[in-house]
Amino acid sequence: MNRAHCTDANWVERSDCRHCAVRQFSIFSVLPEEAFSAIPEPIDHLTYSKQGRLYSQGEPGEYVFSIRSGWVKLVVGDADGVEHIVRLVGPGGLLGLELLLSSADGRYSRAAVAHGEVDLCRIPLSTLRELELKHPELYPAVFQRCSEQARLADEVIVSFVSGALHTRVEHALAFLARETADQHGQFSKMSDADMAAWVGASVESVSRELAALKRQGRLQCADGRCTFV
Amino acid sequence: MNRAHCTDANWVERSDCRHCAVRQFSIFSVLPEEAFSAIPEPIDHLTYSKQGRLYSQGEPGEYVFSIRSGWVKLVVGDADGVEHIVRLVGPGGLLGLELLLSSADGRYSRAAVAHGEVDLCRIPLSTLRELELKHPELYPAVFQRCSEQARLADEVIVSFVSGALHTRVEHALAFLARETADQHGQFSKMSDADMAAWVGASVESVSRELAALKRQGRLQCADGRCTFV
DNA sequence: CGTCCGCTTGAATAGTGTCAAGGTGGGTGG
DNA sequence: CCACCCACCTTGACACTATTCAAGCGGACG
Repeated sequence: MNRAHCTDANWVERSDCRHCAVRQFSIFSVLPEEAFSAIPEPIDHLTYSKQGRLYSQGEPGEYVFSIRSGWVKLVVGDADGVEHIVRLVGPGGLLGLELLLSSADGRYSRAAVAHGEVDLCRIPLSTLRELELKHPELYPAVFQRCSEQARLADEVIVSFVSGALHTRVEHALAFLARETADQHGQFSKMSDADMAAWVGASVESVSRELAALKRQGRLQCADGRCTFV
Repeated sequence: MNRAHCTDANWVERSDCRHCAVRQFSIFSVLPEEAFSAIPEPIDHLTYSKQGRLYSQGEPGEYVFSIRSGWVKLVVGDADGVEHIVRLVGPGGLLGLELLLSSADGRYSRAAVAHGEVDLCRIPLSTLRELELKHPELYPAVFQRCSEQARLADEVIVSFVSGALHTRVEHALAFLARETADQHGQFSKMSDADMAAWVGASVESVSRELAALKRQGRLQCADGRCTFV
């Protein structure tokens, strides 16, 4: 079996949303503590390692994922089977929201794959639906995450897949540096293949652009960590 | 003043949502008739002619638009001021949803321009908010439209702005033929400039691709109406 | 009737993909 | 521990695609 298609997840714990350290970033920030006392199915806390697959495109599923830390690639295959990264979703983001639609047929419409280490909560659809019913204040929080998905997709259209390749690669690196960098301004290296699937180019062209940026000293990579100016 | 930047709208009537012929396609299909008896601000029924501008990117606004018939281009300018059509939204679609976000600062994040004749209802934000509060069943309807925006954006990424130009143009024409055609299979011609802003190419390249398809007999245009096989 | 705008076409050029070959580094098994 | 292997990255050559610049055409409209 192709390792890239294996789910590579570790169960960490049954989530204790009442005392969650990062709840203020999640959709549950709007809920009172007692909301979590009687939910139908438990919320689990999972971690995925690099390239771990949360779910595949077209696969039936019944979980929505709330990202605690790390970044997830959303991938869509085109008519020829070529895979495109349609956006990167980070902490606070909500994945699998399409399952809430009656038209979705209970299937994920994109694939979700961990880019680096990812730490998240897996929320059963039934639990989310019940919480929404009991606490309508949850709706705006979910809507906000959905709206953010559209905004991120727009950014991909105007910045990452349109225009000359060198500007697309620069925009993509700038995104990684701006959104995913640690306190030292370093972000984890994205593979050339992923970058190619993101900016809509061939691996070779991406490699050449990155080499040019390294020659200029604008991009520096060592030990899987990079900086970009 | 540049005509392209003028709002070109006609007021038709004060909307009577109780007896609206197309309510079943709109977000209001989930509401009972009496919901419309005491709304704070009235919903107006407007039409926009070709290239009429509903709103511009970054402009403050307090209306959400529900499309009754026709198609609207959502346009985003990139860092160099080049405008990209990030999607086409049709009947049943909801525009300006970003105003619901607290982070939006009350401004539209994309421009909306009529592609052909458009017939729509203009819903004051205050009215939408009040209806949502009184009728939480409205939330899923709004969420569904928002989710649809993300799906449309994904389609643009994988089909309209990625890959070889001739496939992008074909995909775009196929979309127009599939989504916007009348009962005779005819759809209204899109200008070369709009097509270029949609598929991310130069006007000249688009013109050449369209000329090639016409030579092959796959695209036929007459009198502003086209068919595509 | 003249102007403007959108469309078309040609030619030169730059950009990008493809194919091919070779390099590098990390991991595995002997 | 070392040799090997494989996945990933790099580089070059070449073909092809798309952009740019330039010129001209035609219809709509004042």
